[in-house]
Amino acid sequence: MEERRVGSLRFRIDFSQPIYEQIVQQFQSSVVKGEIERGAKIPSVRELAQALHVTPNTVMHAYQEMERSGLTETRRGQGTFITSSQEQIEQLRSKLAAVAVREFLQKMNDLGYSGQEIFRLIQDEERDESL
Amino acid sequence: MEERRVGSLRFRIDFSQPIYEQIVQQFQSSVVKGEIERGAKIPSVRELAQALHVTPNTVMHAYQEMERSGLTETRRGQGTFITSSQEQIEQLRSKLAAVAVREFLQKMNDLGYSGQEIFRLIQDEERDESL
DNA sequence: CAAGTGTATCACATGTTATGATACACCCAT
DNA sequence: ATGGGTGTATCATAACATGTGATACACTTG
Repeated sequence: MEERRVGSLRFRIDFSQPIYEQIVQQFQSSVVKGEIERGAKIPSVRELAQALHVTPNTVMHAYQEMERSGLTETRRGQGTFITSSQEQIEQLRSKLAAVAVREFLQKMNDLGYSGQEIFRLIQDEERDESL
Repeated sequence: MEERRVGSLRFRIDFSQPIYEQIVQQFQSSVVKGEIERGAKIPSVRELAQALHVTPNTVMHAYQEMERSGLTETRRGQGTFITSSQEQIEQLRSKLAAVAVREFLQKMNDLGYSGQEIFRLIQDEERDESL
């Protein structure tokens, strides 16, 4: 609902999903789209927690997931940094996309939609978005 | 994991999602694909609960969601029936598909994928599936 | 050493999911 | 009318996920 800023980053947090998931997704998106540079330092746990009006524990949860997935590297005492490996980032992007595609097609298949129909629905939706 | 049968119906329940959600989805899929006829009576709460090795409350939860969405009509003392309205079914199918498409495109957009790339990924995935 | 990092661990609260049990309300065939 | 099969409501209980708030510890840098 509301947009919070911290440094050059912008965050929107709502109640539709766990907060730590939203934090992860927004970092993923920012990195993958090149809005955050490789190797860049991201806000400290405490700093981001304060900016988002959230407990450090919640941010910590997000940061640990990000490290597990290879999106970030954390250095105790120094901070948390976006991975400097372009390959890591591309792999993560591909993997997330592959999962999304697979789940989507599974869902559409359960609803009995064929490839043709799926393409048509996507085109219709994209047409709507571009208004 | 395991497949459970009750009458002519088949159910697979795993631990990836809430049980009641899986029940709803599998009825949705069966109805939308015509594997269950319109107006057909589905198993009683107690019967399905026993077949799935689950509490009646859990099945009840699923059945109430199914009625809320218009998929079924429940008649106290008689049982639960798939809606006899073809229009209802088609509306539900369209609505579920529209939601799936919208969420998918949102996710892909967050990952920075364009329409062209999305189509290509879908085609690749469908090619794999048809092996 | 001090300040700023990440990390770990409590206690606590809330909401969701699920179990298990009991009771009630309703419909239909006998 | 009664009995058996329906859906429905409610309660207690438990496990888990999510989030808050607080405290303490470990590490790095200046």
